[in-house]
Amino acid sequence: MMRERRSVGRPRASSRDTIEEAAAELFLEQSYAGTTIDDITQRAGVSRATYFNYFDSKSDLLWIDADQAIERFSECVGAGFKVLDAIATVASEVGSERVPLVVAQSDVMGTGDELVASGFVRVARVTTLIRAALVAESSEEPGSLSLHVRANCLSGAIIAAWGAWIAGGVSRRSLAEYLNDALALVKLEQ
Amino acid sequence: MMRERRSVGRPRASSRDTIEEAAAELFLEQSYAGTTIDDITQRAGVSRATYFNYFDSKSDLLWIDADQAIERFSECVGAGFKVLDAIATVASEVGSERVPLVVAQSDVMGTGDELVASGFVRVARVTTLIRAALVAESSEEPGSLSLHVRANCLSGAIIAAWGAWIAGGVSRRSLAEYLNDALALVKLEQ
DNA sequence: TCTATTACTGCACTCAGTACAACAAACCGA
DNA sequence: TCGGTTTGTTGTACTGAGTGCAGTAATAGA
Repeated sequence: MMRERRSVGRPRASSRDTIEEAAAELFLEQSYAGTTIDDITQRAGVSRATYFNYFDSKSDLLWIDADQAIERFSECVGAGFKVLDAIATVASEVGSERVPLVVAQSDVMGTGDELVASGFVRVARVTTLIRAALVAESSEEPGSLSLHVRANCLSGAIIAAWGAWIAGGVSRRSLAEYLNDALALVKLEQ
Repeated sequence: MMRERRSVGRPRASSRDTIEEAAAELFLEQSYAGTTIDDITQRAGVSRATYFNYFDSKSDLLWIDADQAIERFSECVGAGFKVLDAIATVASEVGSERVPLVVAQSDVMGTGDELVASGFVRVARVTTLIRAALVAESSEEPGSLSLHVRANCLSGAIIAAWGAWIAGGVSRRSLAEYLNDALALVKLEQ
């Protein structure tokens, strides 16, 4: 990802947005796999080095929206929210205005290994956050098996809900609704 | 992965084993990240092209043992085993003779993104298999949310058990024991 | 105007992964 | 024994992601 700034030094150009837009266009025209980072930076009118100033990898572009949500989730957890509250909060803030790039591309590419793999990096982050929240709110031992199982089930439910939300077309029902259904299936307490 | 052979044509040299051994040695000496495919093939006395004849990627080497287990799991599911039976069967066959490479390396590398990502490719495969088995054994709709949630919880439990097994040192308790504990926490039926 | 700080660029490099043509070793049927 | 077929192995050339770094540009503040 790579965010935040300081108010000293040369101010940023609009590079980040320009890059995102160029990428979105090109992914539509040529698909993710068919687009190189050079293509993107060229269209954005920016150097390749600048790309890596803003993103850590090519696949980061697919997950911009998800990463924002995760960032938000992280803040909630850090602020002491209970897991289910944090999930509900973030979900309520996720709109359906924009189709995440990863979705458009999974249609085109299928679920190839690269896409799947880059997705798990996010899953892993979420799961880690859930564990932290569970430890804070319950009497779960930090390294215990049951903590891991519970956290994995929760993130499993989130993934399932997210997948269903995507599969159904993001504007049919809200993510929050899918999450309600999914989390109800996971008997958390006992 | 890439396996199986036919009895026609030039017979295989012992390339595969040689490569695995060379890799195991080098990973110990220089770590996974510090070892290139060239290093490996050079020590194995084999060409680079041959490497990709046997493995699809560098990270495949880390997951040799896991991939074998998944292959077995796939067979069980294909043979009509119920999910829990398939899991139990595979688990009972997993020995603790050898420390999987991915474990040794996660000590050294921490859980870097590459390792995490390559791991999820496996998780995704397992989850897909679980879904297939659930569809076959229950009255679950192929694309339903509850199917996905249940499958994700099960694979979440498996991952947790696997992680605990690794973390505790593979020879302290058997994988099957950890799996029992983990799966008990997932109230599958309702 | 000088300085510190940050944004941006250019360039050279490493390495994973792909593609493909050529060669080697086995088997088979004639 | 001789081609022909099949499959394993090699060499080579290529693409493209990601890294490292030195150098330059633009700003704020002293």
